[in-house]
Amino acid sequence: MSPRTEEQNQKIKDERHEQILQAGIAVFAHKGFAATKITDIAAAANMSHGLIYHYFTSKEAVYVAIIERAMQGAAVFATEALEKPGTAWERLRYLCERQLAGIREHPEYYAVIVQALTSQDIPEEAHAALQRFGSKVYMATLTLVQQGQQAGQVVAGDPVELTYAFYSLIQGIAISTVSQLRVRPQETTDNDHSIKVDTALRILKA
Amino acid sequence: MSPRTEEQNQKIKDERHEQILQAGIAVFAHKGFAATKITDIAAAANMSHGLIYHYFTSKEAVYVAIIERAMQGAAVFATEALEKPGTAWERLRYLCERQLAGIREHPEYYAVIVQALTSQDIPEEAHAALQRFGSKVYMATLTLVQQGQQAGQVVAGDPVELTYAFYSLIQGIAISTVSQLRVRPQETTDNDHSIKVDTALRILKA
DNA sequence: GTCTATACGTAGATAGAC
DNA sequence: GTCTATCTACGTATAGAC
Repeated sequence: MSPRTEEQNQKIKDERHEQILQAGIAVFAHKGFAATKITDIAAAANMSHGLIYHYFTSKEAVYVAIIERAMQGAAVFATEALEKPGTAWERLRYLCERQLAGIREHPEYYAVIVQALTSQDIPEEAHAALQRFGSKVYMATLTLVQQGQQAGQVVAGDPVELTYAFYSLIQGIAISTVSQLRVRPQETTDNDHSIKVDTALRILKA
Repeated sequence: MSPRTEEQNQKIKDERHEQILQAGIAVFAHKGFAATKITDIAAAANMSHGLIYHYFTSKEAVYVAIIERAMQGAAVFATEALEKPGTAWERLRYLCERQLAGIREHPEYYAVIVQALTSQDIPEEAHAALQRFGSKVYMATLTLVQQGQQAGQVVAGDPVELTYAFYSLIQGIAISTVSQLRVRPQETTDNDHSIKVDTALRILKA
């Protein structure tokens, strides 16, 4: 029985930390912040509820960490799209593709975000992260829309309204996807009616 | 001191019942089902929490009544649009107008619905109402989209995907409106960037 | 019809054993 | 590092007074 080294301990710590976050995402996505119990997360992560308090100071802290990660991921798409080479339309298309793929592949992340957006009762820090990263995505989209209008690729009109509409559509698709997940969790044989990039972009296309 | 008549008592009952529902809508819209305490509703309705149990059997019962009313209201628009005279496009336009107006004028109703859609933790009956009325709206929209396609007014393509996209857009607009309400509750001087009917309909227009 | 006081359950968080 | 036992607080729902 050799004692664990410092590195091994650190590795265990990191693993547990990650386990809690993963379990938290799954549970918060389904139930929302208030309805989620620490014991739910503990059960999903296969550990005692006491152990969670060894890694996080509170339920709030777990939630904030998750919201921050989720929003950071969403903001990355926006930054990438802005910095990419190509026409404004190509970059808008790229952004839309990444967002739709994100919703398809990681609906839980979008679920927690949408939940958080509609709830007054979340921790202040979570709200701050939501605003901070959210405005980043919004501003990036607005810039691309304006550039697209100058290039004649995006329809004319109030760019704020158009950006807002596009942004709303993405959020709405996230909701629909999540609430469908709930009704038919693993339906794979059904025809694929998921929204295509070109359909979503119709709202902006000149 | 004349004793109250049966009618007067009934009137008081109805008033209280309605007070609780109104207070419930306001509170549930902000906090969601789980985070809302009975005492919150009681405070908003200016009555003791005990009295709520005189009119409703439980917190769940209050919630279900609210969800049912909200969804019923949404379904009415869809039914009206279906039965209206005029071309498919005119009726789609009518539906869209009513939905956007509903979001603008009664965001709390849409807030509770969107909250409910994204949460696993709501009462079974509320879930059932959500499904029942929701599919009514969805089916009505699908019918109009198909008729519009036959008339060449709605763009060609998978009608299910298009309906789903339009439906998602409306839900997304509801979320955006609600989460903005939260950030700047009574901002009236700002320019109006709310989404116009024609912008929303771009997603369907041929 | 309405309120206040209370019972009961349970969730968040801590302490101490291993 | 991890678990179990426990404390404390609070929310739902009821009972009984007015």
